[in-house]
Amino acid sequence: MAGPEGSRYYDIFLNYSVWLEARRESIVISAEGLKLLDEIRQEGSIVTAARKMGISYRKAWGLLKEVENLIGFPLVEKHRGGAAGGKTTLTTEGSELVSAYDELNSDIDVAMKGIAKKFFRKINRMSGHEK
Amino acid sequence: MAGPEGSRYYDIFLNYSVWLEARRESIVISAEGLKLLDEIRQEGSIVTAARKMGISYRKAWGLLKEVENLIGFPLVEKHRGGAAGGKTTLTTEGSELVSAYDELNSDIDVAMKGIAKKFFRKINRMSGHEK
DNA sequence: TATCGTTATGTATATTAATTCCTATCGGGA
DNA sequence: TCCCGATAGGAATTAATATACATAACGATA
Repeated sequence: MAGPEGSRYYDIFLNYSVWLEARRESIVISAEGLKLLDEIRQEGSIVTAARKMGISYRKAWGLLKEVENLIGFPLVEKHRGGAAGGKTTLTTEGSELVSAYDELNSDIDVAMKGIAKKFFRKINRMSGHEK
Repeated sequence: MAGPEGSRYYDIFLNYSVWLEARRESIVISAEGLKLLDEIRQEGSIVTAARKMGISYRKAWGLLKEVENLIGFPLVEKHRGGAAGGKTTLTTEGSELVSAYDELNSDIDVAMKGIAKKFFRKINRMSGHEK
């Protein structure tokens, strides 16, 4: 994220993360979890999604379990067996959540463009750093 | 962050974090590091700042060292000795960076208000969740 | 019904991060 | 000159995470 010209300082740029939280500091779905759901939606498989994210299957599986415990409704539908060995798909709700999250991110991206530009304008003008 | 009415689903809300990054995945200053600088600015002491953040002095000190290694200019000025034992203040640049970060956060907060509202409007309308 | 690849889990190992513990240095003020 | 409390930083311990490994259940299909 973060564009060129004025929205960075040398090679430094702003990055961000958004997640779902409950109460104080109790994460319901981390950005990583949401990313995982997104990959599962695309791949239809936990194994492949984990591979694509560079995490172990065990971790992905644990993440899903945690998510299922915390969110109030089912997000994935897991199937074992079959020719392909099995598959995992998102429920309608899961799919809608991920879509909403995707759009959320693109909305933030847009907003961040301007905000980051303002931020780096300041940074670039910081005392003695006109170089 | 995230207001009431329409910008949350039951007790679930959106939270976010912004940090400075270089290249891909190489964090220059984490949100935690920026928070630490902020506290140091207010407290004038690493010890107190760490205490307020609920982290060990050792960790805070390590964070600062890391920051100093990665950012291209000094952000803090540390003094040992003296009646009070010592103190740590932000340099002009450090102070400006923290101010810029503070304003960045409040800008994002404002932007997030609307974006989160849109997000939760969708979530609340998700199939079968009108309950 | 034998196969194959995925989901499902426990356990053990490895890796990484953070806390705890020490010991030293510093320097203004009593 | 000595003291106090903060900075400085190495080293060991503990905690938290992740990976590796191993084994089982599954079930559509050839």
